[in-house]
Amino acid sequence: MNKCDQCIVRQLTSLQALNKEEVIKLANSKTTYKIKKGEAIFEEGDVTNGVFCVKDGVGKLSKLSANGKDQIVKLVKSGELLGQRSMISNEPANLTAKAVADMEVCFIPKSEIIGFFNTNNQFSMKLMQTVCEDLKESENDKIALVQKTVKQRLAETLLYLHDFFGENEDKTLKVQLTREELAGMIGTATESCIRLLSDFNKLGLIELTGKKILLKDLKALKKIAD
Amino acid sequence: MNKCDQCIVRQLTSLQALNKEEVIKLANSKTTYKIKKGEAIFEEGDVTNGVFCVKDGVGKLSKLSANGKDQIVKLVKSGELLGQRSMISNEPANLTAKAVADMEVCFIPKSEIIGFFNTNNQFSMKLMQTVCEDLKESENDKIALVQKTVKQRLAETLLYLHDFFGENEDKTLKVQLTREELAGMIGTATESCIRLLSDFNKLGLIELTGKKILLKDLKALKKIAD
DNA sequence: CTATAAATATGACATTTATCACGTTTTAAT
DNA sequence: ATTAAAACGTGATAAATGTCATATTTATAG
Repeated sequence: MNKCDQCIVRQLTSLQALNKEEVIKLANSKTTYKIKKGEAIFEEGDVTNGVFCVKDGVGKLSKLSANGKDQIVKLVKSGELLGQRSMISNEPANLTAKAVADMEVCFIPKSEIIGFFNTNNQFSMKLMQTVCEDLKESENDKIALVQKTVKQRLAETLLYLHDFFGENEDKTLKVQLTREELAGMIGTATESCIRLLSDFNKLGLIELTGKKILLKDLKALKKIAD
Repeated sequence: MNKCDQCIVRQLTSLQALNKEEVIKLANSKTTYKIKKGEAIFEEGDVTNGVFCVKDGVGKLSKLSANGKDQIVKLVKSGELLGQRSMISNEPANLTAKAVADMEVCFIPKSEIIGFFNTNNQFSMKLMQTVCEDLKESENDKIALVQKTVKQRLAETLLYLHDFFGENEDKTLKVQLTREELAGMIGTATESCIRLLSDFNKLGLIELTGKKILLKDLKALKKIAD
């Protein structure tokens, strides 16, 4: 039986501030789910009433626009919490969470989290810091969106994916996003994204083999991104 | 002597969760400043070690880009707190805060805030919710930046300024931003901003009298913004 | 395995937006 | 009041990016 104690999510999030007793409470209240690639964990407008721990897989938080495009706000990977913001604000989800690769998640009810928040200062401080971290990142993204060209943002995003998810044995990026998803991350049209990837390929900065992307010249990509 | 109790900032922020005793502590530890239009409260990279209460005036949080443009991330007005994020994250300021109109602010040292955070659950929850609110707003801005045209964003921003700051007796917008600042808010070139304002004027949606902007057709602006 | 749909790719073109150049108006300092 | 600087405004043009059409490749269901 999994007691949450050794879980990667516990090791990497505000949950690390919980004591033994609290972890046991946590283990008893959680529910585990499996989510297949493409399926939603929750959708914009859903009242989630708790948070999701990502034990395995990759998810995306996105918002559908009027013109049918899906803007990706954030990717989440194993070891992260999901849905904290709307739980704290007491609001329906502002974004849709979907699996980009098969996921395993645990659901922790709101009452549990609020309990920890009220009785464990270290926990509340950590949680707060996480949200602040997200805010900082979001603000910086916002600035990048305005101040950088699509080409710069693509380079930046490729480097981010490399840093954040790492590479396979063949050095290709571990996360497999469709071109459409990648376009959704950098905020551009799918065709523009494909075209620029193709340019980067021709320039020898990356190598495209089917859906796999290999970053060949990190230095040059960094130079473009700045 | 101002005891903070009746201060607008206290009424509108997490500080409302403080009890009498705490407010007295607050009043004794705060320092009051006046900041002239154009002057900085803090700059990117500064270690602020506390938060600023905006008692009066208008401020902007912005970041300078490589090409010298100033992207405005957020405007703050009387009754808001400033610099919470970096204080909580224990990081230097990520943005520069400057006065757009003459300001009066109080500085509250970090130790004080952390004290309240640790001993007053209602306070910490409120503070958390504020940061969450900022995060939601930032994410939505981010999406708007990508999914909307400059024209849409200008209409949206004018409506926002109208809602957020209200109007003078002559119905013109109460905040006076330069065209450059307005451009910085919507993330475009100053010239593009001026051109579009001029278009809106010709179409009868707004009326420009010197620096004053009057929104004549809110409905039409809303339609453009969506 | 085959049929069908989805994803990728590329060209042609339209649109949006930025940039540069310049003149005018307003603001602020002396 | 005068002058310098800053803000505003507009045209011409270039650059970036989006859109549409269509072909090809790849993935997926049955």
